[in-house]
Amino acid sequence: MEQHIRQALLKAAPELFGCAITDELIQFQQTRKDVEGDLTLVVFPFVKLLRCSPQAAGDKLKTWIEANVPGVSHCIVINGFLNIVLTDAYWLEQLFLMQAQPLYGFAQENSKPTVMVEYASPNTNKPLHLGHLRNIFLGAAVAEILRAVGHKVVRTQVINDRGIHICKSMLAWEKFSPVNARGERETPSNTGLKGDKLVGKYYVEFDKALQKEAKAIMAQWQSGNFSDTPEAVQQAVLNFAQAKQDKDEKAQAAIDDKIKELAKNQTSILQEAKQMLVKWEARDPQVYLLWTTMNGWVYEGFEQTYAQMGVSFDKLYYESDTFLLGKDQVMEGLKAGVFYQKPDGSVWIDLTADGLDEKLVLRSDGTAVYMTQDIGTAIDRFKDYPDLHGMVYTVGNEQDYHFKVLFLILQKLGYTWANNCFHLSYGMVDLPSGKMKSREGTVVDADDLMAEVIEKANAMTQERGHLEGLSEAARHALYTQIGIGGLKYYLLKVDPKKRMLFNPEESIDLQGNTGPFLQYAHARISTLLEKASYQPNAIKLATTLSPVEKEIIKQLSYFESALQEAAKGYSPALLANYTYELVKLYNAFYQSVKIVIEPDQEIRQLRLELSSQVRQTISKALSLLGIAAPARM
RNA sequence: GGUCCCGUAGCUCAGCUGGAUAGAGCAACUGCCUUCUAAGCAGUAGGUCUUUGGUUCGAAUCCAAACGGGAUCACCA
Repeated sequence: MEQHIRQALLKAAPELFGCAITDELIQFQQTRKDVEGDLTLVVFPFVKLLRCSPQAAGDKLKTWIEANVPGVSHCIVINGFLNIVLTDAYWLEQLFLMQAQPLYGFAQENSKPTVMVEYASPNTNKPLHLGHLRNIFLGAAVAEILRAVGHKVVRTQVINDRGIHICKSMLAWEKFSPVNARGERETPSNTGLKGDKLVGKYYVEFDKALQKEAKAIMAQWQSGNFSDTPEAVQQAVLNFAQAKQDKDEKAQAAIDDKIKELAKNQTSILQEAKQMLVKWEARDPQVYLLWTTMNGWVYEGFEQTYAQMGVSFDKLYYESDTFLLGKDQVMEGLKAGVFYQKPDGSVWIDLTADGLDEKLVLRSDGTAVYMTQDIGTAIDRFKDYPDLHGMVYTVGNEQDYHFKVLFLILQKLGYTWANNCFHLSYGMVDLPSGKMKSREGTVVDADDLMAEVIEKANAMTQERGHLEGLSEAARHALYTQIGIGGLKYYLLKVDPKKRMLFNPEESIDLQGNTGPFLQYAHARISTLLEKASYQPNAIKLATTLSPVEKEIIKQLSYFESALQEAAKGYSPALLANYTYELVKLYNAFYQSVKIVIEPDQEIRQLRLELSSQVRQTISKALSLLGIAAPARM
């Protein structure tokens, strides 16, 4: 309708205003809830053009629109706004149009270029936690939304399966894992631990040992004993100690950290881990075997977690496969003059001309860093998918700088697709107690959290659900749908780029703006339609609509634009909020009128059609968010 | 210190490209199940949109500065 009026006005401008007008002059907005109208045209822009008062300009537009635009009932001019009231017949027609297309709001499949969406991408040394949940739910939802607006989508993750962090777990396991009676060290099968949890445990063990050894070294330094310390390090420590004087507390703490860093570097255990990494890059058979085994454990654990989350991937990338390509690229870039080499052999890029710093892309010992791998992975992906148009990286906002640099490097290496790479940057998830810190044990484990919300859904559903006749398995599935659905909605309803607070109690809430609220509406309509033995059927266009009914159709008709906005802004939150508004409207309607038991057949049918379309829309929106829509609960 | 992000009700958040009297949920209080699922609905109360300037017919929204919070500036990933 907006488009209609817009076109009509543009065409009629010469006769109406005496001159042609530009598109931006015509501004539509949603009409305020408390005044009559379905669509509002802002009159102010026309005031200057017509050189008259807002009221007069409004009147002029009103007369013209009422006479020339079909579907318009009448217009009201208030305070410089022209509120357009559309006819009930127009709205009924909209409802039929939606009913006639089950995929209303969705674009045609594969009508837009291929996009790869990366999410999850965990390290293989730690189990998944709350931060990963936001990442994964967000990425998975964005992938679905992009698909719905017509893109071909490849869901992917890159698995950080190499690097010093893996070696730490491997080393700790070799050193500290107890041996049982059969001479075996701990494995997932002989401990019953999930693989990722077991490996994570040894990562922590490593850190403990490292801290302990570093502490001892610092104590030595404190007492002036530098017998085992290289000259250069000794000098650095003494310099830091010197610098510490006459500094404020904060600066002193920062210097202490630096000294600690030096001490850590002197520990034998870290040296061993570094040697292991070098061996790994040289494909030492023993190290490789251990690496394969322990990573295998982690993957198995992650698989379970992903299954519980209800997410999946189309294609996996392993950094162990792409880092060599990254190194090659760096060498080529070096030849081409994009990078430069320092005397110690390390390779850098100078981005000072772009307002950024110098950035390391290859270590002096020739091993790869994070950036090296990411360069390789990106190029690998565009090789694998020749029709790939762009990438979306779902990664936390603490890496804003990293991605800025990455995209810039790819551009400088001459890859034009770098312009279509987007960093879907999201804010951290805070706890009421503050930031999650692994050292302080405040990390919320993904598996534990999911188990908790399912348990809560279980308890609540037992208490107030309608479960008669459901099998034990079906009930359990329902608890999972509600628990996980609630968790997803909780994490997705907030604007991704904003930092958010995770309140454990609210996250399993069922009332208000929550996942179960939407699911409940869906279930209620489902059983309602079943009881009514609903069959789609045409309604006379002469049927009149109540204000709520009209509001609901209006909101239903916004689905497409809500979806478009969500895709454009990579923001599932927009879709979540849209759906919440729709459900609130419908609930008010549901409570205030009779539907199944409405005696007037024409009205009954209209209300059923309306309910059916609301259910459809909730179901579509929830599925885009990765949330199940149960038929009863 | 440089760069980037954020600041809306007691709490958690909406508020799209500037538009009418700034909205929800939670928490608090009042009502509504002998009619289709009350995980619901109707209502009361709660605001200097951090502050100060600027642009504009019009600013929570755009610009600048200040204040407050966070991230980042590693041969970590």
